[in-house]
Amino acid sequence: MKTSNRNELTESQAKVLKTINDFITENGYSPTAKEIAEILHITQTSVFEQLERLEKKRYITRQKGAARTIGILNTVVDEKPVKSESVKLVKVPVIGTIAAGAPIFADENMEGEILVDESNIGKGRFFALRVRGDSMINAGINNGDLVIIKRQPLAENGDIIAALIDNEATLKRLSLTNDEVFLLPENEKYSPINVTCREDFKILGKMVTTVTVL
Amino acid sequence: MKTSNRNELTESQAKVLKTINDFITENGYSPTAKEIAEILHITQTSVFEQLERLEKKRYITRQKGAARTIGILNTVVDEKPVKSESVKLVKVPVIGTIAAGAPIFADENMEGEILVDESNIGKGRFFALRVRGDSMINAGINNGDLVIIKRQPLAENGDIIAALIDNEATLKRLSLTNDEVFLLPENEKYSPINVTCREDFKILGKMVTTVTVL
DNA sequence: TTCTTGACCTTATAAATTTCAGGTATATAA
DNA sequence: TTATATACCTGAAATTTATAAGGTCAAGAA
Repeated sequence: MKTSNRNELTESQAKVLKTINDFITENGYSPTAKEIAEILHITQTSVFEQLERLEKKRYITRQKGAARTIGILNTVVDEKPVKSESVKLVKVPVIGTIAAGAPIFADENMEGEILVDESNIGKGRFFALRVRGDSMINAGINNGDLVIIKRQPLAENGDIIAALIDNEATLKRLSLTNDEVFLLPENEKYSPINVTCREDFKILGKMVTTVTVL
Repeated sequence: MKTSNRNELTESQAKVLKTINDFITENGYSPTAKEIAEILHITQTSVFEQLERLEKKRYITRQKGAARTIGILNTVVDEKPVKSESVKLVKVPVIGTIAAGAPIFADENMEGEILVDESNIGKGRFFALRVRGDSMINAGINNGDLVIIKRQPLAENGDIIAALIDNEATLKRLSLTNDEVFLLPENEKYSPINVTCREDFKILGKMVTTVTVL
C-alpha cells in the first residue's frame, strides 16, 4: 500500500475520484456510493470513507443526506488563470419604434436606455430602436427586436439602415445601383421602395447590431 | 386551465421544467420530485405525474428507480435563431453592495438591472454587486465597480468568488491548499481569512467579469 | 350532456442511498 | 515498538426517493 504524500491523493482515492469523474461524464449525474463500490469491487462503506476523505481534501463536494450530489472540484490539471477582462458598457438610448410615424428623435419617445458592450458596436453616437413588423425577417430581425443604429448620414451599398421617408422611420437594406437608390425589405411579402429622387428621404444611421434580450 | 396543443407543454409542465432547469444550473445536480414539489407548493405525486408527461414529450430523461437522474433534453430557453451579428443581452440584477452586512439576496436590496452581452458571461444565473472598499484593488477591482457573479456553490482554487461569512457578503480570491481554505484579499493592507471549518461560510458564486459603465 | 384530459390531492410501500458502529490488516512515521 | 493513517470489511439503521393506487375538480371536446 502507498501512503498519501501530504495533500496528494492516495492511489485508492484517485481511483475513486476517477470513477466518479468517468461516471459523471458518461451519465450526466453523479454515482451513488453503491455504484462506485460495484465498479471498484469494494463495499459501499469503503467508498463512503473515501468520499469523506476526498471531501476533506476538497476534491469533491457533497450534500449531506442527499443522493447523487457529488460534485468534482479540482479539475486535476486545468490551471486556467482567472483572466477577467472588464466589460466596457456604452449607454445607448432607446428612442422609439421603427414603424412609428411620429418623429422618432422626440424625447417623448424615449423608452429607456440599454447598456451595450463597446466592443460590439465600436465608437460613435448610437441610438436603439424597437422593430415592429416582419419586413426584415430574412435578415434575422424579428418583430420586437432592438436594433442599434450608429448615427451617420451616409451608408454603403448593402448596409442595413434606419431611414426617414416622409417622416416615417423604417429599417431596410440599402441598395445603390448605377443611378438608382432602393430600400429593400428582407421579406418577399414586401416590395422594394425606390427612393432615388425623393426629397423626403433621409438616412438616419447604419445598423450595427441587433439586440436580443434573453 | 389550458389544454396542451399537441406536443406543446402546458403552463404547469413548463413551470416544472423551468424549475428543474433552474435547480440544475444552481446546484449542479437535478432535484428530486419532493424538492420540485416544495418549490412549486404542490405534492410529490403531482410532480411525479408531470415528470412522466415531460418524459413522454421528450423534454427530459430519467433513470427508473434512481435518484436525481433527471436530464433536460430540449433547451427551452433558446428558441429563436439569432444571427451572428446579434448581441444577446442577459438581464443581470444588481442586488446590493458587496460590503453590506445585510443578507444580499433580499429583494429590498435590488438596485436595478443591467443588461450584459451573453458572450461576455456565458450561460447560467447571474447577479451583480457593487464593490465597496479597496480589498481587491490588485485584481483591478476598484471601489464602486460592478462585478458580475455567476451563481454556483462550487469554485476552484484561484477563482474570485463572492461569499457569505457570518451573513456578510465579501469578494475575495479563493485559495484551496492542502486541507485549508482561505479567502485572499488582493491588497497587502488586508489579511487572508481562514474559512476552513467555518460553518457560516458559503460560496455564493464566482466572479465572471467586472463592469465599467462609460 | 358525457367523456377525456390535466392538475391536483391523500395515503402507502418498496427501493435506493446515505450514514453509523465497530472490526481487521498493513504500511509508515516517531 | 508504538502510534497513526489508510483501506478494507460485516451488519445495521435512518432517511431519501421513486413509484403505486385511487380520488376530486375543472375545462374543453364530442
